[in-house]
Amino acid sequence: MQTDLTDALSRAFSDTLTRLRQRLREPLSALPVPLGPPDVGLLVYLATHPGCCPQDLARFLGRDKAQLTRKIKTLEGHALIRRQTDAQDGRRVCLFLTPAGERLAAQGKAIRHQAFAELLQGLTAAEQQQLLTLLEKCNLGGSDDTK
Amino acid sequence: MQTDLTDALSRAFSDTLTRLRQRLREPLSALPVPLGPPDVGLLVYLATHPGCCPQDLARFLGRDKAQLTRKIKTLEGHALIRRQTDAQDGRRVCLFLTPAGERLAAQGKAIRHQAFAELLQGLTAAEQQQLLTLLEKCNLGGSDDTK
DNA sequence: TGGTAAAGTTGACTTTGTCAACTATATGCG
DNA sequence: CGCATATAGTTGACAAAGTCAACTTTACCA
Repeated sequence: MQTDLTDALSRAFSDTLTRLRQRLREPLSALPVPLGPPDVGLLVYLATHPGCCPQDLARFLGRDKAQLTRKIKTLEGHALIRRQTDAQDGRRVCLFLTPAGERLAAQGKAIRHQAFAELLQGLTAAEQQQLLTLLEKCNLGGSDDTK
Repeated sequence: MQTDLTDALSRAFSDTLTRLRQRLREPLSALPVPLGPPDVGLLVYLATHPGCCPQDLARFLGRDKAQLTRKIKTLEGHALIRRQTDAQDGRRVCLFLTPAGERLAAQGKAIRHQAFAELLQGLTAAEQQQLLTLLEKCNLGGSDDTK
């Protein structure tokens, strides 16, 4: 049983993520309102999609809606997010960043950017682009959301 | 604030991992002894490095030694791992797979292999190799373990 | 108008990670 | 030798995320 491509890839993925998480943790927790890595994704998405609903977030971020409810509640508690029931559809909630939320979203984004920059420092710009392309190509095929 | 490389990479990574986790979860939990994804790494490493100590595992897998203690205890409880104090160094523990452990390691490895195969189905063999190369190149530079 | 579907919420739970304190053994040095 | 210090492993307490099912409210449609 020698190391094959799958083993190596599995290890490489997990290494990369561990390193990424490490680089993210500290600066994120030093923020005015401490954020987890997933919070950043949420805020950044909200920054570019104001008025979107939790459902959109769940789809985009690939996370459980139950969990989003809680995250949103927390962030709302920190006055980073504003909720507003949709006028057309009483079930739907529209989410917006508050000014503080926008500020934090920008900071979180910057931190994430920095973390990736450090992670990718061994790669040329072309290679970074290539990595992205390959990953995205992975993510296209055979999703379970065919049902 | 438009989508830049970092945003895209961040999303691509998280998507890939979500998909990987999904593909891993079910088959792993259907095993005679349900395993988590990290358990597979542990068992597979043990299969190729019999007699290694938790420390080695912690280094290789990049995980907390406290957590390894617990995982090992669980796996030992399922009779997948055998522990044996090192004769030369009374602090060190040598770990071995039991026959059942070897069987499960092989099954886990196969499941992981399958999951990756599905994940990478959109990529040619050359691209898969390329992806691995890029990831490993990422993981070389600037570790914190310089201290 | 009644049934079905969708959005969101809540609760209970599992898994994984993090960190600090602690035990036991080893090793080196005065 | 005997103490200081380091290292391997263990334990406890906790935090962060993910998972799943039940439930409420609102919408839609036949």
